[in-house]
Amino acid sequence: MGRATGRRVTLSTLAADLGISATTVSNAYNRPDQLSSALRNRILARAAEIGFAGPSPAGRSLRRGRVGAVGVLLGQPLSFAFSDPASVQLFDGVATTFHEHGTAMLLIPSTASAAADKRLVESAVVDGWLAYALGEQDPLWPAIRARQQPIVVLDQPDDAGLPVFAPDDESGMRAIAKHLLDLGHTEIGVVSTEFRRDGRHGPADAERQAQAHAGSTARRLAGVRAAVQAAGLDWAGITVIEAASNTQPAGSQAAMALLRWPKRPTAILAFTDQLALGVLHATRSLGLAVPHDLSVTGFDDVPAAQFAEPPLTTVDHRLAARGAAGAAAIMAWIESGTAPRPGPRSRTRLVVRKTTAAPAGR
Amino acid sequence: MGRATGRRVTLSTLAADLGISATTVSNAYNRPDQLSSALRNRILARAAEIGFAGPSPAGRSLRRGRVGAVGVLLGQPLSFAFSDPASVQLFDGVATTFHEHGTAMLLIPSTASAAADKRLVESAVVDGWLAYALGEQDPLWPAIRARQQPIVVLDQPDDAGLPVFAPDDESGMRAIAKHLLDLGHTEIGVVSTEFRRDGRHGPADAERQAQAHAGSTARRLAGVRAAVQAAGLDWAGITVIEAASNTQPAGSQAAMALLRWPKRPTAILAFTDQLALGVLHATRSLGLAVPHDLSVTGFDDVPAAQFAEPPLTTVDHRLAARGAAGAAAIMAWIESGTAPRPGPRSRTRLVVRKTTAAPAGR
DNA sequence: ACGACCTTCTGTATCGTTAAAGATATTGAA
DNA sequence: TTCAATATCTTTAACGATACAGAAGGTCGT
Repeated sequence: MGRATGRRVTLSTLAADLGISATTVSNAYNRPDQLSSALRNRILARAAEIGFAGPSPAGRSLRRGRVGAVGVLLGQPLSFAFSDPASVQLFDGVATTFHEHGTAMLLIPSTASAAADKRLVESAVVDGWLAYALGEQDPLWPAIRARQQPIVVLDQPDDAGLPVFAPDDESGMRAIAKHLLDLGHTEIGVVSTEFRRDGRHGPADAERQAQAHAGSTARRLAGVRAAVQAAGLDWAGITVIEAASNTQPAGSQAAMALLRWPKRPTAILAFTDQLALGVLHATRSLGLAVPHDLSVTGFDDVPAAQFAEPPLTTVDHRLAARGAAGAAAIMAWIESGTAPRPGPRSRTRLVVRKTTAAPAGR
Repeated sequence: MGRATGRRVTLSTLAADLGISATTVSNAYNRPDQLSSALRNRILARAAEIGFAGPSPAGRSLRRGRVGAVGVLLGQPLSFAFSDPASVQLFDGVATTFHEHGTAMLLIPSTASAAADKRLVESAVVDGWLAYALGEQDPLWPAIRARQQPIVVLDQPDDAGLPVFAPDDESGMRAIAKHLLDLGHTEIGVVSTEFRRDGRHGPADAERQAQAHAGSTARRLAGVRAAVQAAGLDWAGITVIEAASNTQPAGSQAAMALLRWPKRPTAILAFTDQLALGVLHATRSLGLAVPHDLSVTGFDDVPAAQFAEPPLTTVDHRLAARGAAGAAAIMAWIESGTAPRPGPRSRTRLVVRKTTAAPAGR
């Protein structure tokens, strides 16, 4: 393969070899209309012969001031982010849009070592950033800001003065809670995602609930609460269980706790589909029939929701479309040089499937 | 934020501003021991004042000849690759190892537009490549090779003369098939992943089976076949169904076909856990009890296998460890300049859980 | 036959950084 | 006191490419 053939072949090497200027060789690759096709063919042929790998991306990036890559900050370990089907949906939209713009993604997951993460951010060869699920307090923010590059935010912080693309958690949650209330449920158990990343989980009293001061969890909680109070019920009567993580097993575990509660709920409202699927799993092992014995709802409308048994009632918030919008926004910023307006929170849509019905005893 | 403050501040700008040499400023960031800490502090302070974002990664990459990023080729759309929990496990290992080396991943998923993919490969600012599930015939290969950079392969091609890290599909499959045979099963249905990417699926006769000439599917098929023949059974008596994709719904669909077959099998052997979980789903909707009415096996030992109901008998092939090994290999190649030996196929381990038992009628 | 215009190619400067070697002052040992 | 070793900073020359501004020759309308 000629990989060991002494010195690396550069554009100038090739130009010298052919006895022409470097600019012309460059043009052969970048602006074919700027030279005769005869010469161009000769250049390309000779390039193949002596093993010129094409213009070096590093040199090009420096000269052009553009890289063709966006840094994608995950805010979670990779396995974590991508074992959540909702994230996968979102990033599918992101990837598609980047691809249309000829841009690659430099993936930077969070790890236990904040210092190493910081170094990656500092040395990343990118044109801009897309931050996903990166908490407002994340220690990475100073390093990111220090780069002084365009940044668009997906899902998390709300204040930072950056364009944010997030769903309208509050109204989505209000709608699905109202759906349960309209069916006649009054004993509703809530399975929530984490309020804070402190490892605490289990029943969450008012004090703990107050700790979810920002982020989607807080907004979803506010949505349920608004619906419950609008129905004239007492919020204090609603049991909220904080799941240990956004996974099916955690959802299952939380459901177990709820279903063994003295006053077993007639409906469980979960904050994500993953949790809801875990709840369904728990109902199966307890021999409960859904929706007859228990109604269950999710949030996200991931592909598995449709395939669940029974198919899950949930809230669609156009994950892929939102990812695409975020990616388009960062591309626009990079290309135009001016920050785009933060889009409105993306609309949500209640998707009623087969896991909800009126409570049995009614 | 000073982002619109006229010209970009570079290292030399800062040096000039302070009346010192550029090298010293560079050293302040890269080799703190090369200058007095007093001066260093002065530099860092002034940098913050005038908004110097730190040495430009593009300039640094060019000068150092190193980028600190590896291109990761997915060979599939992103949503596809990451909705497979086995891939996620694998990449978790990859990501962890890269992180330890201070290296980021430039993700390049495949799309419908091979031309666009090619351009991304050509212009990617990376030190080397990790190719995952990229078929031998993939149109991207020429472009990748043209880059003349280190390449390590995960899972797919076997011949290319490149270091490959793949599981020992054949012996793993042989072991789990033998497990079923030892239990006394003779009517075994096989749910396979795709033999070729031509959209065909459903029952696969000998001719179709022969089309799986390479890759993990072929090796897994060979493993089952070897076990079946070693048990003295006729391979022609084994029904093989090719699933439409490596997803639960496709596995479910394939199982439906098998279970409605005139001679219903007493065991279904799936080529992946995803497919096996789909099979379990199908058995539930048909009201069959696993393992009493039907034994089911998977392959991969993804986290969900343990959580399945009943917990899935499968084959562990150390996905994360293999991902880590592949990542370590590409890093070693980049750092040392010489290609590492292709590691041995990673060992497999039969994990017997609760989805297998002797056939009922015995 | 003249200038306007196009096609095709070249020369120069520069993108922002760091490696390597050199200069100067300072310290310390004999 | 002298000279080597050390600490601290500087100078120079790339890394590999492309933007920009020509230059040389050819075409074409009038």
